[in-house]
Amino acid sequence: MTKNRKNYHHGALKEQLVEAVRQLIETQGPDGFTIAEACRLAGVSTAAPYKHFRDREEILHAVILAAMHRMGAAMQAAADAYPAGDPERVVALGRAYIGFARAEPGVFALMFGHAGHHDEDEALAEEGRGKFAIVLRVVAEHIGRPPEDPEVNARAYALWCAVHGHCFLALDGKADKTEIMVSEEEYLRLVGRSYLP
Amino acid sequence: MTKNRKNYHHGALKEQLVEAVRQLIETQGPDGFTIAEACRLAGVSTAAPYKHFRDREEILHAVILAAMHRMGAAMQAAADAYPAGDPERVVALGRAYIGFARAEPGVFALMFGHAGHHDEDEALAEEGRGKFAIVLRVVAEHIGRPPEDPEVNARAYALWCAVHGHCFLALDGKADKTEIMVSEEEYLRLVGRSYLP
DNA sequence: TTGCCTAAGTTAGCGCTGCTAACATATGTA
DNA sequence: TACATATGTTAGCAGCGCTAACTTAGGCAA
Repeated sequence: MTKNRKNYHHGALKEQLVEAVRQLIETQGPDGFTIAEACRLAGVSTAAPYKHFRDREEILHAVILAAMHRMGAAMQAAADAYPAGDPERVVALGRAYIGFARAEPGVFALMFGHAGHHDEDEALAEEGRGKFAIVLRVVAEHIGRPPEDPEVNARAYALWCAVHGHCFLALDGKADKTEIMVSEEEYLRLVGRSYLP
Repeated sequence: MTKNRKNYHHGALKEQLVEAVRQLIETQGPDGFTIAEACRLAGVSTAAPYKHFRDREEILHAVILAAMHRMGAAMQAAADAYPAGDPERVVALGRAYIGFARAEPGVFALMFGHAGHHDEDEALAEEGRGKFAIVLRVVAEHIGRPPEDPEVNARAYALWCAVHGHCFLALDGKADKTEIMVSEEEYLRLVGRSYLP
């Protein structure tokens, strides 16, 4: 059963395990997966992961860190697609954030769902700060003030909260099934208009 | 070990199990608890819960539903504490929401952290609609329009998102440890000012 | 080339979990 | 008072995370 591969050594088990866990999280939900199942997907015994990771928590950590990276790249790409000052730029940034949440709802929930969990880990905290720095820069260039300005800080944070909150409610189906909202596009523009006059 | 109680029958096991699970979620986190541990807390065998609940999922469901109830009551109380039209009213509503998230971060994460999970359950969906109805009413009375007005709907949703998003970022420590934000009170007023001019 | 050191797999097994089946006891009602 | 039912028990199963001890393959020095 576990001998679908010809080599005794797997070769890229670490990366493949992270990917298997990511897939399982998306299909089974953030809690409905086991690393034993991921082992079966990767075609190794259930003891193999412990040559690469300390425990289950460390595997999850790797999954989350990789997801943070992808999300940050998507946000950066969205910001780069528009010139500084273009009002469409902040909307695109929000779309990228929401787009990631929709594309990978499982890991998104994992990234932000477990309260007080990231600040203890420096790598994750750094990744989070990097993402906020993107928002800060876009807002700063939009209203023509330095990123260190408290006003920029406050508005960038408000923007983040607005988009982040919408993601959770949207993923919960609260914005889809009930007719609470009109349209996501309209929402993003309302938010932009409200915080960046 | 399991004989700390004198009666063979426990009497109020169902309620006590829900409470035990709630406590464990708060102390161990949303994932770090087991129903076996809750049984030990309640002083019964690990098979006892299944006379009252179908499975673990149904226990969690009961915990979440009860939490939704408490949260709704807190929001209603906040809304009732100020007269219609008072600008302080919407700030108080936000404070109540955030207050619950801070008081019970574990169950709060559980309530909203697991994407696409509530809309399948009618009781939870109804509870969620009730909470949004409170926000709708407060916003409607604030800007002097009927609750059915799409404008009221859009602003109420935006308010919810802003507060909800802040809760998650605040619980993650992103708003506390880094100096991203100035103050929660200021944030609430900025949000109110932006959406309810 | 040979021979070892180490990285990266394996199997076996421990304790714990969620859950079920079968049995025991208390409670309410006829 | 008898008994049906609700609510507890113990025993036990399969699956999980994780460890220990063993095995295999690859890389490097002599």
